Amino acid sequence: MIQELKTSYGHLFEDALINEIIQVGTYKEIPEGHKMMEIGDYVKSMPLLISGAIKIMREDSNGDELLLYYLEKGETCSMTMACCLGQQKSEIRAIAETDAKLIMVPVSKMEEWTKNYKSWRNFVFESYHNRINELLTTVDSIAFYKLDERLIQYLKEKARINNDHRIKNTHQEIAYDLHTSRVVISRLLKKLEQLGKIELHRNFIKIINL
Amino acid sequence: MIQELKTSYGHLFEDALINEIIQVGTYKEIPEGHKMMEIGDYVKSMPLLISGAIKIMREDSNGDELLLYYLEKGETCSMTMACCLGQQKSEIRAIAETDAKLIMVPVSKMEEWTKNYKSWRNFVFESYHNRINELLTTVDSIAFYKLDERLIQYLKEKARINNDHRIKNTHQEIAYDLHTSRVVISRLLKKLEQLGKIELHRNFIKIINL
DNA sequence: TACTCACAGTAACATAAGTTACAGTGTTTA
DNA sequence: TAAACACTGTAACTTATGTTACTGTGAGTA
Repeated sequence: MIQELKTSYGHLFEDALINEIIQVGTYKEIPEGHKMMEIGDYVKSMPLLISGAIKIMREDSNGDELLLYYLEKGETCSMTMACCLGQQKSEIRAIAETDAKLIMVPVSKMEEWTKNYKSWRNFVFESYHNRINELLTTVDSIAFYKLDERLIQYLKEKARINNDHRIKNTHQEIAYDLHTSRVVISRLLKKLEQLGKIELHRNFIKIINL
Repeated sequence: MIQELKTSYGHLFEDALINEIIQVGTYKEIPEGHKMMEIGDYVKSMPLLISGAIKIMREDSNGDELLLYYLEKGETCSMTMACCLGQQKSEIRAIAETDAKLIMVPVSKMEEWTKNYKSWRNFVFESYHNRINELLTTVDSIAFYKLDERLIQYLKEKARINNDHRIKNTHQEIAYDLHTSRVVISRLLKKLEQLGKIELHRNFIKIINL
């Protein structure tokens, strides 16, 4: 854990802070697909992601879903932070997109570190900033782009996150993430295949040239 | 200025911090419609809103616009904060929705205050948290609701912000905010009128029962 | 007054996306 | 092996939204 923490966060945090994290943090390994947080949960610790990716989803009152963004190595969940501090319920759902390793830090330390460590303050602010920018990108995507373009963005991002040009998902799963229906996704995917950009197979999609 | 600062922020900030703000802050009055920040601007001071409302807009590369949310009394612009700290360009546009009064605080103080004042830390975190929640609401709105419902939400919010049941905007202006076309807005407004929810007039809309 | 202009109403049509229904084909399970 | 199931393809239709074009009307202005 110590080595991995230093690899992912050593360039961000002072040594003293790294040591504190080692003292109070808990190392965790999460399997792909595991639901790490549900809407309405109260949260008492904050994740520092060491490897893998976490998928952050929004859901409305009818159960309709939408993918917001992914968290990656060296990042944390600002919303968790906000929830911790404000004692509020989570507004989002978090699911491990890949196997993931992370360190959980108890909320109780946050106030103290924010006061004492400049590098922690920077990290927290940068984290908020990044999350806001991700949300703006999500807004752009749904407000300004049509579904075919969003689908292309989605496939590219998914390939990047999983480091694999095969997208191992069904059309139905993609439809959930983009908040549309399976038939619509099949239709658009077929168009992309006809354009030579992808190859369709059962349970996976091979990216050729997006 | 001192009295207004205390009225709006006295319950949030320690006296010592209030005094510091008075030392370094600049009082400003902004007329309705004034563009306070443009996409791409660099920002060197942070606004603390004392009265009025600020409209925050997003714009994509084609010049298409979308209203994100409003800032009100007691709030600040987290994105400005993030920009200040990270020396980054603004991702959004800010326009005074009503006449507004605010205090501008130079960025240079922020790091110091975050270190020294617990109330400032809380304010900053709460501010980020609120902004993220506003953005989630915006995402919900465009992802999960149809235009007629979004229009109703928009009219209600506008009436609340301006404290006026007459919405003094043209259909074209509303269309810009919701990122659609004038014809579509006219059509939907006419339907709402036929349902007895609003009254349409030249250059304003009277809300009856939304 | 006559002209111009901004604003709103509306029809007619185009397109993107959602919906329903059903067929075909691999995969898993009884 | 036969049945059940999951996944994909596709047609046909509906609906929401976008687009174009034209009209009428009130407000301001030459």
